[in-house]
Amino acid sequence: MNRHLFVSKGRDDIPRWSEAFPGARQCSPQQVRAQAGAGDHVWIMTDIEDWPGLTERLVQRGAILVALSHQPNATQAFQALNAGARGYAHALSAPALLRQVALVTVNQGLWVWPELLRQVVGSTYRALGGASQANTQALACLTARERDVALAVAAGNSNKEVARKLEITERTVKAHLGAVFRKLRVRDRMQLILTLSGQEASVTS
Amino acid sequence: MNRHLFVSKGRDDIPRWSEAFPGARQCSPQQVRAQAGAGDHVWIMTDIEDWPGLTERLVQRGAILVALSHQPNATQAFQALNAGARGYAHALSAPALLRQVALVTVNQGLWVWPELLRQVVGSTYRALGGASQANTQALACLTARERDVALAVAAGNSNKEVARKLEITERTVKAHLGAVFRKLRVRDRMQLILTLSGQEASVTS
DNA sequence: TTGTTACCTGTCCTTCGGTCCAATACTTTT
DNA sequence: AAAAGTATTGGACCGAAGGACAGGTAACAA
Repeated sequence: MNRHLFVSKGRDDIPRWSEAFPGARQCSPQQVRAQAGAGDHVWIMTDIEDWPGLTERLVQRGAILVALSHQPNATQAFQALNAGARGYAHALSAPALLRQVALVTVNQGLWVWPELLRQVVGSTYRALGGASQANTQALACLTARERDVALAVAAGNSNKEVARKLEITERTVKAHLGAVFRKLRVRDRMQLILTLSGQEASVTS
Repeated sequence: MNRHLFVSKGRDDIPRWSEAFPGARQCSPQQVRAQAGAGDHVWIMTDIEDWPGLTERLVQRGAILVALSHQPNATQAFQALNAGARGYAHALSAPALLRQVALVTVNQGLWVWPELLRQVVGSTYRALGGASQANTQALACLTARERDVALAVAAGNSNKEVARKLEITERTVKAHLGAVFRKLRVRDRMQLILTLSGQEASVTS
């Protein structure tokens, strides 16, 4: 594969794109939706109808997505990354830069428009202060080991994963977990996570 | 320049590093502080005294920093990126992977340990308030019916209960749920509930 | 010593969860 | 009219989850 597909409405930016990648083709959203597959490099403009959705879909198919914007901004950058895009750059980037972006993204890297990168990472780091005020109330009546298991399970791990992490048998995880269920009076891991996150399970039966 | 310098306390991981980069040298924090300059590729272990500070300083000098950890986690990843590192990977990554990281970072790309990438991007997106709540963002790409099922499941209901509530077959619940998993790129209902409640699954394997 | 508790493991079994292979019908888009 | 998306169901399959039952060690208190 390894084709380069440019998804845009108009065709104004095509020259520098095709200069960057001689074999590149311009496509409509419908065309990429139909054609793009694993290994393809898809460059998508953010002025396209539902570009995050399309991005997400193509990423699922194994394509490498790079979002391009005429006015790069932080929110859109994260929308792109959140949708699975591996790059976010200015639409009028120089061919050399585009090739650099391709090189990075094809190697599992992320490429974010430099001016945005610094700004975004900085503000985010500050914003992410305290988050883990887990329910100490519920955890109080558990033994140390049960707490370990409960927290690991509540983080979304499977029994097998918990077992690996705590270096015990999957069977032991089940044993502890059973005790946790009894003590906290929940019926399964779903209820456990709801309890520990302070929410309430709304189960009718 | 373009030297490769590894900063670590011990020397246990040196073999695979020097296998990845034949000319690589292992340094103490004091040595890199004195020697490293523009264009150098510096790989720093996160068990080093004040590694964020050292990272920051070397980045200012124009070096390319990659942080390496034995237990990659989101907070540390942020610390690294915030300090100006361009990469964050597992300390025991295979030589081929290390070379890939080098290729990406030298081209202005970011390289984040894959398991963490989604987590980091997701939490960042929310922290920025790009979408006030993660769940609305996630639910947007679902159909009405899929939303019904996803919410019922996230409330802690079993498939059977959801089926009763929505007056459909358990089989249909599974079908919708499968679609939800695909679209939200989660592997099971545990991850789903974590996603919808705005938390992040910290699953390592 | 005995009793209790935490912790760890095993086997057997049932149910649940998730995915694969379909299929039918309805609506919307092209 | 043709194509695509959505909603619904079926069956088969397999692994995960959880309970029942039955052990084992180690620490600590009565």
